[in-house]
Amino acid sequence: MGKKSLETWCSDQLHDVLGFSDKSLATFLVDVADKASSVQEIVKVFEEGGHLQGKNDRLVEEFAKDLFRRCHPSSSDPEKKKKRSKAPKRKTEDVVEETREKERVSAVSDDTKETRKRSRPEDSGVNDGEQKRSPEAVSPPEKKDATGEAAEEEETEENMTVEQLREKSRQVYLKSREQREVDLLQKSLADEETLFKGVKLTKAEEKRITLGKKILGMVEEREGRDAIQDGYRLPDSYDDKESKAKQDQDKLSSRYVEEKHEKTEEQLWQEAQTNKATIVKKKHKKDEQDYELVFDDKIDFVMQGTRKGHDRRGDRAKSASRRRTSTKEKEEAKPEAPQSTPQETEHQKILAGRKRLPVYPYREELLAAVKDHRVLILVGETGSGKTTQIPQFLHEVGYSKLGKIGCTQPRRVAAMSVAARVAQEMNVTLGHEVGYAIRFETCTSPKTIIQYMTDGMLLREILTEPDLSGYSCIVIDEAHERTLSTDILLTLLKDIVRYRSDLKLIVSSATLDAEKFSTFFDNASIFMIPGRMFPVDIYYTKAPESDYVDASVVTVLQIHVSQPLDGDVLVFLTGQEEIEAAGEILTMRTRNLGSRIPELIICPIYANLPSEQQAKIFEKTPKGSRKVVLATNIAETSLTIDGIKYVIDTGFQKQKSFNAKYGMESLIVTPISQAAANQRAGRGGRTQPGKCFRLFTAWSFQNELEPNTIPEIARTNMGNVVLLLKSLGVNNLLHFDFMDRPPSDSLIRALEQLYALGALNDRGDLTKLGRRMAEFPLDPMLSKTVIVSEKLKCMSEILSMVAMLSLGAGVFYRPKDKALLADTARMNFARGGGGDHMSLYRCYHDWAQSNYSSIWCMENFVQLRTIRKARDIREQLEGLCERVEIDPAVSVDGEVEPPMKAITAGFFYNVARLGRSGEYQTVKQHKTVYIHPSSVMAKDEKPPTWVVYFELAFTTKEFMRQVAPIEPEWLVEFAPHYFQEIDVAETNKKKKYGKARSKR
DNA sequence: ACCAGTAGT
Repeated sequence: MGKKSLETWCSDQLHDVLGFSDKSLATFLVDVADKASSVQEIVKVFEEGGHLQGKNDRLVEEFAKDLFRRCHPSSSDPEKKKKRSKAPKRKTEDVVEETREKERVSAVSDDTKETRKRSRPEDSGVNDGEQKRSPEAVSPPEKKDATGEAAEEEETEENMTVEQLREKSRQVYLKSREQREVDLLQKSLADEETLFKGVKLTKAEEKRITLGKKILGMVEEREGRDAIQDGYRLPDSYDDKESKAKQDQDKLSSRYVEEKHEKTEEQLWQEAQTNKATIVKKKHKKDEQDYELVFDDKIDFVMQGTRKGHDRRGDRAKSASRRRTSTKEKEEAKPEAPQSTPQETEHQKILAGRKRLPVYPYREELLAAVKDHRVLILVGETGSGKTTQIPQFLHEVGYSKLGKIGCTQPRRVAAMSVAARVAQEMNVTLGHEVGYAIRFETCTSPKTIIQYMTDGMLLREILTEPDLSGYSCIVIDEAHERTLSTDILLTLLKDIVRYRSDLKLIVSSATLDAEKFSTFFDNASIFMIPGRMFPVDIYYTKAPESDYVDASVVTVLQIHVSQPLDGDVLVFLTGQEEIEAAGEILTMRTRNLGSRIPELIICPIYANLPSEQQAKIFEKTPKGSRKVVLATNIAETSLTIDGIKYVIDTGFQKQKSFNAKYGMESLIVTPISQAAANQRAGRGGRTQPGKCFRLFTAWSFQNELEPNTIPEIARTNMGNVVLLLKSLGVNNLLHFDFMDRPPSDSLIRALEQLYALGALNDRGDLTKLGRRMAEFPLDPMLSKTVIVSEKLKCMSEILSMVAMLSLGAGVFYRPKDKALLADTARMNFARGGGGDHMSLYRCYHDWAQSNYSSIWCMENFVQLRTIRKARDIREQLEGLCERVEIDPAVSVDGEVEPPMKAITAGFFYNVARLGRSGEYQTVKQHKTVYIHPSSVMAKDEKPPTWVVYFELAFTTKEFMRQVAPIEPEWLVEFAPHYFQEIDVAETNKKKKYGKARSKR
């Protein structure tokens, strides 16, 4: 083997062993191997050079052996060897000493080794500092060559000891590393000048640039000096007027002092780098040192564990993953299929695809288990094909003759897409034998035998058909997600199964929860089916990260620079704001790096993002670039993006919590659970083995994260659910067999509220009014409002208002650059009084008048998608009204008083009175609350004494959202059991006189 | 003088 190919081979091997390649190192090592008399010597040189610390010994040894073997049978010619000989001794010592010092302070090299020690050897993780800092373009070690030539004359390599070789190894390595750093710095500064020429710089930026220049200056200075020392020493008498030489001369004479100074500077510089990863006030640091981000702003990860994969052949998408999934499955099926003849029909191909699903071999076993047990817990891991196959299996053996087979999904899209897929597999038209039922869109027929639906839909169905007599089997899919509806369904079904012995119930869940489900269903049997997932390596940070947004950006860049361009990156953040911030920083930083890195396409994704922009995440990543998706937990379960290989998990999410005492909601950034973290990691292993970088420590994963997310039922307002349960005849709610009990507070509040609204009588039984209210898929207070509005003849207004209210926020779009225009448009709806409630009504009304125009929406800063949902809700409510024999078209033509009276009748529980210092106090709990600044009432000069609010939200303060003024008399009129004339009058008086009295 | 994670009937 020629020397050249030996070097190439060595370089390749280095990549496997070290995680990075370095040509000069390879050349050097070949020389070392040439001279070495034993394998062990190579290993030693290698180790001492600082390349290998922490690497797997076995691998290293194998590599060394191999190298040794390859070198020795064919002794190489001495001419070539000469090239790579040792530098002058003095120089070596200098560099070695200096660099040892450097290593002690440098986070980069030391921590990298530290990390390696704990990483798997075959892993070429992002924590490989060298690779990260050495994009191929940036390592021209010219200096080294010069050194080599200078050395050539002095010594022949025959005289070199192994000891010297080690020094040399270390020197080469450190030198090239230093060179790369300097190079990057130079380019960064050059970028700065070209890109931001003429742009006014902030102080921090200025400081940063000055610092960078200073460092460069120092390096140059030293290099000049080194050159002199290395090559030849200037005679003392040599006195040139040329300033450069003179300066160098001066430096020489004052070397000691200078060097000391220089070292201190350098130490400071490096200390700053070291601290960067861990220091608490990271943000400020970041501002100062943006330019070094790729190699200094580094986060150290430790690999610990792998999320195991199954069946590496390919991934079968999670059943919860919609339409895309099904199309994907189809595509996927083709290459896997045994070479299909052209005659083979599309349908035959699909059938062949079915047989390859992991669930297929378990068919008979599973059906036997279903036959023997009424309730079966199914652990079907992601990609097993359970969602599409199990209902078909049940149908094939005849369960469909006894009744429909129902399968619930937590999400609408899932229900639709899975149904479509199954219809295709069964070769029937969607909506005939196979159908789906979701709100606003039921696609079934009397022929339907397999019906997919949302869990909420089945819950509503139980209301009309309490024993589910039309069904022979029910499959509750994705039960581990523990949605509110799933939880309620499970309890109800547990009961139904008891007296309907012919009903089969299959509860499908992820591994972790299977035991819990089994226990809940009186130790039901568990049936396991493996899935198809690729393994995902899990990395943790060595130290906690204080600023996870910044840390995630740094990690993205680390991955982007150090990992092959073979997979996209998915980052989990908590919300829109963070996603935008991270996006901006990323754009900035990648721009600073210019063309030295491949293109990075940044795609934000969150539910409120306009659909066109959402579509961007599904676009295929162009060659030579990488996509980074910044997502909320929407990407955790709700949508699946192909091509993701790297997942960055900040470990946080926003979670709603409900304070039953005040009926107040808050959205808080909370640490995720272990289960959620694993779910997120799994997102990286869908199409290929992946890597997940967790921006928290392994310790905190074990000790600080809850094993499971607190189920929704424990965090939500139960008003709706309690009304539903009451109308199903569940009398003793406190003894209802919840899988996880909601806080009693929250149940009691719901009962209290329903009693106050008149939906329950004093014995806790459902009243006639309550029964009517339960018909509406709305919060009890809204249902009450709708029912009352019949008498007030303002159905039309209230239906629009209710539809808009139940959307929550997000109707009004407020871009930062046009905030003023948006506000003006919004205030337009407020003209004519009636606060936010009437504004919402007028908004909907005007839109309807414009013939549901999208241009109208743009002009008025209204989100089309959201208001369209309001239209859907309104139309559904209309339909329900007709069923309860209420005419939904009755209107008062936008008059304010009647609809506001109806709102008062429903929301008297949510009334606040103006206090002395301009703050409001809730009537019930006397809690001080404020009008939310987004309200049209926020800027009113004369705040009304009495207001009604739609909801209470705690953010920075206790805010009332959607506020409207009311007359206290209405309270007495519509909630006489709650307010008496005297209350209203007295409180008024109290307020007036109380103020005066308290001053005296 | 705020700032909305996701899903569902």
